[in-house]
Amino acid sequence: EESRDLTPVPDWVKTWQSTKNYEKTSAAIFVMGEMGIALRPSIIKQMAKRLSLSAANKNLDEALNWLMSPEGNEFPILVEQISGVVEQGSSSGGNQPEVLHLTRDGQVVYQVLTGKIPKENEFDVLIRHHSSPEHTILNIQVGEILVDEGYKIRGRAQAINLSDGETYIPDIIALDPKTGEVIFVEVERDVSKDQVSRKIKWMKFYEASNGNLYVFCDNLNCQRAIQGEINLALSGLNYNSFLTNLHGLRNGKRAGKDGSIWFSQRRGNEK
DNA sequence: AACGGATGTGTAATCCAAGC
DNA sequence: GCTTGGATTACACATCCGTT
Repeated sequence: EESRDLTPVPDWVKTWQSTKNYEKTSAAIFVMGEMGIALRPSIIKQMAKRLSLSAANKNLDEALNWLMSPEGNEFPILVEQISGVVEQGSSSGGNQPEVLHLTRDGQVVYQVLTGKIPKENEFDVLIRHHSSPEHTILNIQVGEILVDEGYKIRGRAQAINLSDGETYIPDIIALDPKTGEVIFVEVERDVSKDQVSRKIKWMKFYEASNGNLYVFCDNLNCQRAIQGEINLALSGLNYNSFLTNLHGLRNGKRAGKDGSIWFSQRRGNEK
């Protein structure tokens, strides 16, 4: 026909574009393709922003539901839930958010509509580097908070070479907007009983971060336990630790006068 | 000091009903 | 008809307050 683009527009797409729900359903495709975001609540927020609607708008939820199971057999499934999340509840409170990504058809449609290659789904990328789906979800949520706070994400799960030839892999490398310094952030969900490996972990983190340890936990329990671990592992060394937890940060709650997201700040004596 | 309810709060998904 | 807020269900955490 008369298609100018390299990729022809399938007939069902034209049908889709003529339907009422196209505006909202396509917004989900655009947002997911552009940003690679995976968590359902985050996708809803971005859709609402894009369409200038309230994030509480139920039609946004319905749009995602439709994409995941479209009515009528003429439409392919464009979005699917990623399986593998075994825990129902989140250790930072509430339920685990659904994790979604574009299907093959969803990726093709994004390319047809925008002419661009969709960004790879953040969960699909990060799960390769993390121990569990739950830890991956927490990493994504922590990243979103850091970005909201003005931090610039510089890397995720990138290996840092240490002096002894070993490597250390911090979960997130970010640029602090206030100080202009690059910080290493460790994302923690639970505390292992293996004291020896934990001590080695914090020693390596200490060296890799030049003694500035940022740890983002799921809840207060974890935060306190990690504080204990670090203090034990690094006793006698000069280090600064900055700890916080996701559950505590809900509803915009911040620490002290400086409004920092880091609830627990402990500075070693500097000379 | 350690455990265990009870109470209160928070997040997420779903459904219903009232507004616009 | 489209949008939005409230209620419900389901899970989880924090704090308080007893008992063991």
